[in-house]
Amino acid sequence: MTNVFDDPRITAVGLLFEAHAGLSARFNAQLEEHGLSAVEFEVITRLARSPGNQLRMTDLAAQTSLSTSGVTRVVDRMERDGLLTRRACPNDRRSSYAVVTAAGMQRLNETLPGHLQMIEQWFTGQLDPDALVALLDGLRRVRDAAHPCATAGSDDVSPEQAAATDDATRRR
Amino acid sequence: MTNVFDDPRITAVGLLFEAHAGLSARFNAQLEEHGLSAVEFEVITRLARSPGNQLRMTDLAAQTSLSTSGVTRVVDRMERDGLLTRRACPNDRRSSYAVVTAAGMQRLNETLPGHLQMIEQWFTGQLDPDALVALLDGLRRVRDAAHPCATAGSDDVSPEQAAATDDATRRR
DNA sequence: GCCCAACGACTGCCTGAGCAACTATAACCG
DNA sequence: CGGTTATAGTTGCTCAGGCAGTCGTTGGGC
Repeated sequence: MTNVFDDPRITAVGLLFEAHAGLSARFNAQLEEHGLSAVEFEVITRLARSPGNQLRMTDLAAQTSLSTSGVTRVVDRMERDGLLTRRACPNDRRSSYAVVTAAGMQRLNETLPGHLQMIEQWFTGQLDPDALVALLDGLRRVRDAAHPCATAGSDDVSPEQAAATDDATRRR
Repeated sequence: MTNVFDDPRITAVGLLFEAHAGLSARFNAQLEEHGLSAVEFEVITRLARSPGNQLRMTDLAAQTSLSTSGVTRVVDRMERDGLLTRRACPNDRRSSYAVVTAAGMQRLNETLPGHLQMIEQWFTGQLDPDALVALLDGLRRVRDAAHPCATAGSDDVSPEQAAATDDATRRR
């Protein structure tokens, strides 16, 4: 074959991407059982782990893989479904918070255990502890190198986080 | 914080997903310079590595993250852009092949070196050989566990190919 | 040979998401 | 203060992609 495509580098990304795709599929299936999409799950998770179970729309966008307009629409849907509410920001009348409702918290609590179980079943449980650590170390390196300013207009990935070594390569 | 979200399992997926997102973003940027989207690149790559630089639409769908209707549409676009052609399948008049044109091959050849460089720069080159091997071993395990029947109807990954080295483990 | 089930490709319809334009507010600066 | 600039959120437009339905083709059972 003399194939350029057997290059080990190609294989490497192939592995990473396929692993990601596989896990995504598994997770999506489980999340769907609870009526959540992956994005919705990410949104509600980010909110729930934030003080007051709330975040300003922009900050939410910065923490997720979404643009601000994307966030507007997810929050629209989730508000319609009763999982979230918007709340005006007292000191800045431009901003508004997305807040998790009681129903939202309940939904999350119903979903999380199963989700953790999935992670263990398909990911962390597949490796013995040493191998897992090695894997995670490697991933961390790669993440730290490639991660920032990821998908959309997330120029800074959230101030307080101060993403290590943000290499500020503004493309485009 | 006593946060459920600091669970190591959450962190683990976080790493994997962020690494994937980061690399995707980098790759997309480079591909875009050559007028290709990620899907288009995957399509043209899969075709180019197949005998005769062609695949039947269904097989192409099975090898990519796309449904058959998705493939129809990508191929539409790429045919319009002169990168691909459709060719009737002689022995089965239902099927048709997608074939890479000369222009398509040229585009691919222009794109590949830079792509490999990106992989090296942001992924494989970030780790010393041992760590890389460990990472890939771990990924392979996870991939083999979670990967299959990923997004759409990829039951078997194409009979005749029996994929070199790469994915010897088909399941389901 | 004939009929019916399975299959390959394509199309209509719908959803999700990004970009760019817009509005309202805030901050800055003279 | 008054004007300019930046920022937060929303909305119009567009496009990619999935699902389900369609049409032509094939192959199997009889």
